[in-house]
Parts: sequence; C-alpha cells; structure tokens
Amino acid sequence: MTFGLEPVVRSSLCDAVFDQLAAQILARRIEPGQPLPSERDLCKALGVNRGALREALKRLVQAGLIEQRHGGGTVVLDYRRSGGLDLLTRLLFSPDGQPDLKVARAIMEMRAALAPDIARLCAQRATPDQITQLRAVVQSMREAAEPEDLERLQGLSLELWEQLVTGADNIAYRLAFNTLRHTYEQIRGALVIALANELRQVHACAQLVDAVAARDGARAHTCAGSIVERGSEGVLAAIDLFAQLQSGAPKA
Amino acid sequence: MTFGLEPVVRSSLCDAVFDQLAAQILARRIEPGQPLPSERDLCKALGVNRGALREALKRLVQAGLIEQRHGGGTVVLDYRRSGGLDLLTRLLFSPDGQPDLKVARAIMEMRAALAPDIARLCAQRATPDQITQLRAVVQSMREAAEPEDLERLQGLSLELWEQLVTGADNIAYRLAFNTLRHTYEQIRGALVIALANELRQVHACAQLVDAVAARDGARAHTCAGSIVERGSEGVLAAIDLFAQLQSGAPKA
DNA sequence: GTGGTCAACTGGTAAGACCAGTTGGTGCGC
DNA sequence: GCGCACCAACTGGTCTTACCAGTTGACCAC
Repeated sequence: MTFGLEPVVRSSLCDAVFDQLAAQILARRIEPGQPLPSERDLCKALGVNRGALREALKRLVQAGLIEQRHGGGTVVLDYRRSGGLDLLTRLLFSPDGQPDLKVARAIMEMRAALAPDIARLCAQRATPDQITQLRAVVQSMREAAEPEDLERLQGLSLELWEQLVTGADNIAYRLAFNTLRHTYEQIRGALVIALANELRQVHACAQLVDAVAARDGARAHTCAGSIVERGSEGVLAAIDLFAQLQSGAPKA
Repeated sequence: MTFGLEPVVRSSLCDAVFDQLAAQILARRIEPGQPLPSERDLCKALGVNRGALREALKRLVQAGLIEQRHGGGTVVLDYRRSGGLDLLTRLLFSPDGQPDLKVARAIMEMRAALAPDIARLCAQRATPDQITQLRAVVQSMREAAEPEDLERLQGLSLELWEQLVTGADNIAYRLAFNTLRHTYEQIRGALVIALANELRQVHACAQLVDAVAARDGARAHTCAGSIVERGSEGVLAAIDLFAQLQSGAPKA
C-alpha cells in the first residue's frame, strides 16, 4: 500500500533559523559570553523577517543557549552550565552529520544508572494493570524472538521500558526517559546492531517482569542492571571500533 | 550596603503568556489532544499582540507542551510523554504555590540514582586540576562547619557536586544536573533544613574526594551513595510530615 | 463513490512604526 | 581633573496591518 513513503519534512523558517543558530552555539563557533549581533543585523544576515528571527531567539532562550536583556543586547551562554537535557539530541550529531561518540557514551552511562532504579521503583509501585501490560509486552517479545525479528524486538524493548518508567511513577524519570527516547529514535537504525545482544535477552526481560510482579525491588534492580549492561558493552565496543576507524582514516 | 534588596524581576509580555499557558497545560486544565484556540482568538483573550503570543507559543513547542500544524491548528500534547526534564521546575509548584510533594520525591530519587555514578565516573576521569579544586571545596566546607554555617555549607555542597559532575566528563549528567540544580535553587531555603543532616557530613565529603583522588571508583560510588542517602531521608521525612499536616487540616 | 472546486478557516511571513530599557559620550558646574 | 546631568544612539519589546500558505469541509459535476 505505502511504498516505504514517509511524511515530507516541513521546516518553517523559524525552525531553520533556530537550527542554524543552535548549531553555531553548540559547536562553540560563538564563544560563551560573546554578544550576538543585534536582531536587526541578524535579520539582514539571515534574510528573514524580524518576527521569525525573534521566535527562533525565544526558543534559544528556552533552551538555555542565549540570554536576552531589554536594551542591553543578547549574549551566548555556556550550554554546559545553563543547558537542559533536551540538548542531548542536538549534541549527538556534529555539524557534519557524524554522531559524537562521547555523547553516545554519556547517554549509555546515564541509561545504565537510571534503568535499575526505574525497575526497582516499578516493582514497588506498579499497579496490577501495569503489570499485566508488562507481561503482554514480554509475551510479544517471545513471539518476536522465535523467528528472530530484531527490529520488532527493538520496538518492544522500548515499549517495555516505557511501561516500566510509567510504573515507576516518578515524573523526573519519566521526563528524562522522554529525552533519552527521543535521542534514541534519531539513531535507532544504527543501534539495532550495537544493541543486538541486549535485545535478544527476552528471557532476562521475563525475569525482570517476574521480579516486578513479585514486588521484589532488589531483584528487579539487578535484572535491569544486567540487561542494560549487555547493551552498554555492545555500544561501547562499537564506539571504540568507530573511533579506531576514524583515527586510522581521518580523511575518509 | 544592600539592605537585602534583590534585583527586580522583569517579566516580558511573552514570558507572562508562556507562564500562563504552560501552567494551564501542566495543571491539565486543557486535556492533551484538545485543540488550543486559534492564535487570533488567543490574542484577543489575552489582550496581547499576535507576535508576542507567537513567541510564547514557540516556547511551548520547544518545551514539548503543544504542537503546531500549518493551517491545521494547535493541539495540546501530553507532557508526560513529550515533555523534557526542564519541566520539573514548573511541575514542582502547583498553581497555588504549594510545592508538589510527589515531584519533590521524584527529584530526590533521581538524585540518589545519579550521584553515586557521577562520583564513580569522576574518580575515573577527573584531571589533577579538578581534584585540586575538589580538595579546595572540602577545605572550605571544613571552615564552614566549625561555627556551623548551614547556608554556606549548602552553597559549598552545590559547588562540590558541580565540580564532581564536571570531573565525571559526561554531558548527559552535566545537563541533567543543570536542570536539577535549577529546580533546587527554587526551594533552596526550605531544603537547607530538610538537608541539614546531609550538609553536616563534611567528613564523608572529604572521604568521597579522597576516593576520587585515589581513583577508587567503587569507593567513591559508595561514599556518594551514603551522603545523598541522608538527604533523601531528611526530605522524605519532611514530605511525609507535610503530607500528614495537609491531610489532617486540608482546609488550612 | 470519485474527484474537482471553492470559501473559510488555520498558522507562517513580511514590513514598518513606535515604546522602553541600556550604554556611552558630551558638556556643564565645581 | 572630577562628578554629575543630560542626551543621542544603540539594544530588545510591543504593536498594527497585510498578505502568503497550508488545511478542512461543504458543495457539485461526473
């Protein structure tokens, strides 16, 4: 029916301006503390209306990348001090489109720290309905494992964690998970390979859900830790490999 | 010289609109999926210019609270699915100004999960300069402990973690820390009491820094865990107390 | 039913003007 | 020379008006 067609990406002017300025700032092409050109000047330089520019600037303020002072000009902030977690997605890719390996490693580390605690809290707080849903996801995973369908397993794994973080009933974890998931989606294709060993652990996932159902927080914690450990190993190995390739052939 | 004077809070129109709409959405006064009135209508309702309104709307888009479609209207999103961690600060306070206890508990839990891993990574990666700075902070803490100055200890504790997260060299932790710190600053005064037992642990902090200097990641992990544990206990106890007071006298 | 057309929405972009703070220089009085 | 008030030239903030560009649904010919 649909020949692999995808929705056309529509980008508004304001988005384009935001992307361009954010990229410049995140790439440190503009030093923190340094003033941005005045809005009138930026309009001319970018060839857009002042309204569109201002909408983009407000988004930069929201993202913690710049600071505006009425009458005093606009200055670039140090995103490492003032930025929020949402920046991760933009930081993951260098301006040249290459994924930033240090950022990828950072994300895996954070995931490894949060996942066990999410599982632990879920075991303590999940409602019976949520446990039923967790079981359903595991059942689907079993089906996707027999004739192994890694991409489906990847989707189900995401779904499992979605349910776990919901069951953990912790809004901070929930919001952080949203950001990590969003970043994850950006490189989903590449990660299906790096995470293969993690995704294949259907049995371990079943044990995790059993621990949650048994309200055994400690065991859920351990199970989750060992599951994501596999993924971290895979990704870190891929990163090391990639780094070696890059240093071996920097001009490739 | 300064009689406790504080900088006047200057809020632009756009900020006020953003605050109002964000509050409405976060308080679920507008259901997710429900359309927002058209920009022209909102202008009239809020009594502001369309430009100012649009700047606010763009910030809401950036925050993951709404979605705009050219020609198709604007709809409210479910912030629990699409929001980023930055929302924490706004969620911490109910519209009536009361802090939301569940959110406070969530933050403490996240902190307890991240802090040990931050310490561990810092032990692995901190530069000699960074370790010197950590030692300097501990020294200041010792000075602030003798005639006990809790508020100063609070500032130094924040500074210590700032240095630790810098040493951990993990951008995801760094950005998450920024958000948590920002939220922390909002209720700093109240937390100085709840966290008193944590802040008094100058000796434990010194041990933590020693572990970092010795490159002993495991010990740093344990030390950090036991330090923040105290704080979590204090805050959770305060929350329980507060919750009892509220349920006991709901109409107070 | 299918497809085309059109009017009435929606958000997106534009240009221009003016208000409101900040900054730095200029010149007066001392 | 120093201190001060003042003013001009910035800066960002707000407003008005208009038009462009997608979306939707009603309507109608086929």
